[in-house]
Amino acid sequence: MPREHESSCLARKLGTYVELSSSDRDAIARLEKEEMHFAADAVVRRRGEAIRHLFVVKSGWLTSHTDLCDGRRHVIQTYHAGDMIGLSDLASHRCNATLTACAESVLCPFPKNALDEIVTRQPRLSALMLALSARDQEVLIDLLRANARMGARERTVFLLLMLYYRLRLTSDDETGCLSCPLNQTQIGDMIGLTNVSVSKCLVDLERSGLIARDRHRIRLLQLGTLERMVEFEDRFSRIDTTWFPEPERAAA
Amino acid sequence: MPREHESSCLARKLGTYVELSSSDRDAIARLEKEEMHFAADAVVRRRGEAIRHLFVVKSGWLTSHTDLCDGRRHVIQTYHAGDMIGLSDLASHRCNATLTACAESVLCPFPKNALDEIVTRQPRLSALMLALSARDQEVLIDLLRANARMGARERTVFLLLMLYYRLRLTSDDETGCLSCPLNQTQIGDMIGLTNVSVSKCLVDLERSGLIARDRHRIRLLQLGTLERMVEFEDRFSRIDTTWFPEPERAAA
DNA sequence: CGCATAATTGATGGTTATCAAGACCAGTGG
DNA sequence: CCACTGGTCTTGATAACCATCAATTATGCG
Repeated sequence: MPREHESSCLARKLGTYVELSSSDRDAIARLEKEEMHFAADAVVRRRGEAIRHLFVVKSGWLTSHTDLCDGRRHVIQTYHAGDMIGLSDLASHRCNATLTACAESVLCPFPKNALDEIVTRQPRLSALMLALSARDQEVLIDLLRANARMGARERTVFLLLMLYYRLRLTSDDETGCLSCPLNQTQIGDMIGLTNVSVSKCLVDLERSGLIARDRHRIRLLQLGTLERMVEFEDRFSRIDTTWFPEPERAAA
Repeated sequence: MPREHESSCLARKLGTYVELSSSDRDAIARLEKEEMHFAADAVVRRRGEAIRHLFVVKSGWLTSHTDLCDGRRHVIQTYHAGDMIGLSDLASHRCNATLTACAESVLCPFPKNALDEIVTRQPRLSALMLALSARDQEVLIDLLRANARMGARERTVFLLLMLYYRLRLTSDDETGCLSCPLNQTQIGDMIGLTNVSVSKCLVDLERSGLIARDRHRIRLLQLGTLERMVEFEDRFSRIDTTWFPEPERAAA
């Protein structure tokens, strides 16, 4: 269990939630056999394509989005090192969203039916995937609440907090500092605003002393205040694993 | 496999997606041993409470919602016969939303760690639950898109379509008829509108000949037109089960 | 330096919230 | 049968908020 010099970033991320057995680790390693490299702005897969595989993110930044018929865009989610892409597509035959690399990225593709093996042989991993899928739902619900019931300023704050806590899992930052390659149009497309409104909100937040900016880095100066502003809850640093099956005793 | 005179409505609903083995059926039956009855407007559980169990809905109509600090409300989801409540809370120790019966309802509670057994012994059910969780995500994503990028009229149409297809699973209606106990305030709380706007949109849709209303019944007169209006996709009638593990051969 | 992309700023208009008043409806009790 | 009541729905007037448009400035890159 050499968690520090872990080769797989998926195992590292999952390992923050539960103790992984060596057979769990083997199963995870099998998901990461292959590697695909993508340049910034490369499209990994398009909405409507048949789903060939799921991905583990080894490094990089990706987003998934759909385009509306009137030309506007809805950015659904961002993905980062250690994330699994495609849990939300498990029920579909076709991709529901276009997946794009916003920065140079490395992905490990694995076929959908590799999950078959996990579901039959690795009960703890199955439980973990269910829990992660539930966590993703919680995040979507929070976003939905922000979109449906908050003004532009609060929605912007909400997104910054979400990105911050999401990235903190791998970045280990404690200072409220956040590095975000998304431009303001993309940010707006995540929270139902135009690039113009996002700009105005960010300028305003900066003038209010709540955030500071330098290029693509944003620093959240008063985390507590910001969190109270939008009733934010961190969904990322912990999940409930108490209901998981016992780890297997055997196997070294 | 007497699917017609099925005693469990969960088994009936799940059975529309996959063939269930008798041991799957036993496992499902174990989830439905207990029954709790709730009157209309009864609160089943409140946001912030410890999660004692998940529920299978035997009959009725329920909603989950959160209240914002400014008094506004966000209605997240509706639940109906055969639905499983709590998949989105699996990652949390505490309830993220208040669950209310909008109509007289019967629920079967089962403890969170009953999933332990499913995950270790029933690979096909585990796969199915993962797929259902993914489906719930898709629905949330669709809702998010509607909230973030559509106007009031389109959002209203979207919600009606979603409710229609969701209910059609159990109601077998083909005529576009939809019976909805939610008042316009609750409808608005699902799509980020006020009761006033909902009223205006419904009146407008009715005048345009797209829907007809009679008390709590709404009839969608031009399903195709309405669907095209919001690029609607039915997430309920089918899910991808091709990646599921083979059903066990043994056991009668 | 020069170009393309991104961010900022201000003016204007559309959409929806808000507020308030009235209509409708079902149930209750006189 | 009718008046009363509480809830829901409808309608119109006003205001807040954000989108849209357009012009300018800043930033990044060859």
